[in-house]
Amino acid sequence: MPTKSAAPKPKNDGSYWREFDRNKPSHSMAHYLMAIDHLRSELGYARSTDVAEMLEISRGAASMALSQLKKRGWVGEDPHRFLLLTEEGKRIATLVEENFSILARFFEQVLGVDRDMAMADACKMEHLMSMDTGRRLMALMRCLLSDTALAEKVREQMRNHQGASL
Amino acid sequence: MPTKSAAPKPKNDGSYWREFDRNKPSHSMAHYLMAIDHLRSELGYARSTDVAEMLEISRGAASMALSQLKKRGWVGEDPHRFLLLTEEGKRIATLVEENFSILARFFEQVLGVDRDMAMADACKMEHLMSMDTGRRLMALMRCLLSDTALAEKVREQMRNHQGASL
DNA sequence: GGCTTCCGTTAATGCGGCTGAACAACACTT
DNA sequence: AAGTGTTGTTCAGCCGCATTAACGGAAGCC
Repeated sequence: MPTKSAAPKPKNDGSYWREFDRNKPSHSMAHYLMAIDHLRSELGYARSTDVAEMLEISRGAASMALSQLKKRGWVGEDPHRFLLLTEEGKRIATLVEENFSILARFFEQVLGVDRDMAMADACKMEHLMSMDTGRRLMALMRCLLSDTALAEKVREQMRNHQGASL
Repeated sequence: MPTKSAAPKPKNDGSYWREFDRNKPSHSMAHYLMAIDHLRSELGYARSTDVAEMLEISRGAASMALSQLKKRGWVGEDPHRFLLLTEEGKRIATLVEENFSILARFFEQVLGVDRDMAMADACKMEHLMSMDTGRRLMALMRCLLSDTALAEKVREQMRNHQGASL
């Protein structure tokens, strides 16, 4: 039976696996911010209840989460006491929205993933992809979706590859 | 001031944003399974303490998490009471490991992301990418990393794109 | 044998994120 | 003015995932 003294220590394999938890913003936080963004551009205002309804959570949960977001300086209130994104909040919301858009389009249009799955996968990963990675993925897509012979060749090769591997 | 009767309902925007929480396995669960997998192939066995040490968490946390994994039928014990992955557990661990490998290589070798960031991003997303998306991404990489003139052209175009967008 | 070390589990606690229920404040209707 | 409905907040509770502390058992050493 192995004891501490006998066993070779495999220590420190990756150890950034915990960065997942420390990720700012969290998945739910990101969606609160995006909800406010959407509501303000669609309705012209955003209240706690509207956010709760859009995200399909209870008003209590929205109230508590939003007070956290205010503490962090990502959300404020306008003179009419409607919810408002701060500069920082807007920056985060925009980044996550762009990440979602890039990922969803990449999965669907480049990889040929079913639309629903593409959206679901993108939604799960949107807040986790770093800005740099997102930018570079954008560049690859501009390349692969362009109307050039090169891009068309890649897309054709992809279709063959997929036919073979599925 | 808007009330419920006056406000147009924006309801049901996406609503699969919650799939994130329901994701099986969770990020930490996936890493428990992979730790057992690595330990068994490196040391020949895996105990609760080894897992805790590898993941740099307390023994208590490992103990409780592993009992959950046993309840779910993903982890068992061999005759010597060492930890063992069940068929299902092995399947999940392998899938997540493959997803990590694919994502990390895609970010680093195709997108040209810095190695550390590529690993960190991949580690955060590994358990969230569906198998289908992973397979297709694999196919794209086989295409883009192949030793053909076509692949070389894409890589060159990527380098130009990145130079312009950074 | 007895002592120490290591192993695994349990208990109390904390944080994030949700629910449901209760409640005060306010608005709208009549 | 009285009654109804909406809003926002707070509270108790649950779950996931971690912590530290304490404890019982087994392995190894003298």
